[in-house]
Amino acid sequence: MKQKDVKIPEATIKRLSTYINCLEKLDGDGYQVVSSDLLGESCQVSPAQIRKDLSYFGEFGVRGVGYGTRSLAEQIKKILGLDHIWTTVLVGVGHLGQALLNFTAFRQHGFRIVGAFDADPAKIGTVVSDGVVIEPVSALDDTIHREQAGIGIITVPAANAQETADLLVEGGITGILNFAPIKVRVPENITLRNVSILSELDNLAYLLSNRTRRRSRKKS
Amino acid sequence: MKQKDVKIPEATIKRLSTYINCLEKLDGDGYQVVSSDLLGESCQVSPAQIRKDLSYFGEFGVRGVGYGTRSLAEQIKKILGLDHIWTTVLVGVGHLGQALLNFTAFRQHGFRIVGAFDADPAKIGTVVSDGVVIEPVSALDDTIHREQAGIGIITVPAANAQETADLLVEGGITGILNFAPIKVRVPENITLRNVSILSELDNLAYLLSNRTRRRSRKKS
DNA sequence: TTCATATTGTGATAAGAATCACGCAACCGG
DNA sequence: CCGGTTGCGTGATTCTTATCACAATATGAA
Repeated sequence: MKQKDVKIPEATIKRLSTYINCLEKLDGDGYQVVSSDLLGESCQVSPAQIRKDLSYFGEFGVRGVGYGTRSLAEQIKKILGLDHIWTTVLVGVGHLGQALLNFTAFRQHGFRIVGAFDADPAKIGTVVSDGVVIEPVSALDDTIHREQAGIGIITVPAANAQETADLLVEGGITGILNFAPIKVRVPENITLRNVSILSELDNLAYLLSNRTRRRSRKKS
Repeated sequence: MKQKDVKIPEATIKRLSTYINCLEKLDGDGYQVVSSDLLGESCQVSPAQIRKDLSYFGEFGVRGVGYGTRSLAEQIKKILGLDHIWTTVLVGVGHLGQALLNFTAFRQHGFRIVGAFDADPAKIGTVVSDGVVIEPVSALDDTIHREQAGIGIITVPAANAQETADLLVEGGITGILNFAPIKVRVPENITLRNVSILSELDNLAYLLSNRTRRRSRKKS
């Protein structure tokens, strides 16, 4: 087994996340062992790609046999850092925030939302999910410290995204997931991901507008 | 030179979408002309990257001067196919669906949601946004035809995502944006984008897990 | 006009990611 | 325990994307 410390393609990380989902589905379907062929079929990735992705991190399969379904899922979770609880706060309890608070898959992947914050005084005190009550943004700092939260999710309107990011950083958060449709800026030492839902739709529009091109060929 | 026959990188399309946002911001800030340097600064992309991205589609700037802020935004919108209305339906009016229905940026980019559908009988008839009333899923086919809808957005639970996709395809939709956390399958001639919010968080977890800490190697 | 300056557009090059192809390990039936 | 078959792991190869560097072109001043 070799643990390389070469740079891992971001695309690989993205795929690993989907492998987990597919593996859990296949596990539910009764497959105790899966081949890269079967897994690839299930999540629409080439078998070689899967093996290559995994090879960045070690050897998880058995030649001539395949991968243990459950065990591979566990291994990938460990690779992604999903083998422990990520304590998370969420700022901006609009519909999107509410949607994320209720998103069970988050919990299943180890993300526990311990605080929900909103600027609207009328919302303060409302119970949003199991035991989480909406707090004013002014309480952000306290809660982050008390709960030792490491991740912050931004679901406020674009206009307030940057100030929210600043508050999270100030509070001691080290990772931020930003859903507001502008790119926020954070210090070097903070890990940030901007998620642009709008650009996904834009992308779809582009694809639809230019569909004259031939689809990529499939392997036979 | 006009649009070449070359394949455009998907990453380029994604960036074009963000350029629009940045250009509109800069326009609001009073810049009538922007250089690739300024735009790059604003949206955190290298100037060369911007020029290269644009060069796939033509020449939009003036050497020694820069780009007209408004006009470049317009041009990019045209490239992405955002220069006309995309008639859209949305299935699954949970919190996420509701969030998208209220998302003003969608409308600004030309996406008009003309129908909202849900399987829950209790929700039928509720007004969700300007004049849109929640309809039963059984009405999907009719509405798609009547409104000539081209795009379908899936915001139903994972368990119902595939059947929803099938219904959309059956109804005559040509493009689908799927937010359910499983990859749905559609016929060749349908354009599909799967958006995985979960994988964004997973990705963040990975980045956080591997920031300063070098992976310890195990001896077997 | 001509020079100095700004900034685009793009071919060449480098970096990065996906695919291929094959060695090799594990299982199975006889 | 032997030969056939399956299917992983990975170096080599191909394909894709990003970066670089500079010629080309516009502006403004003298």
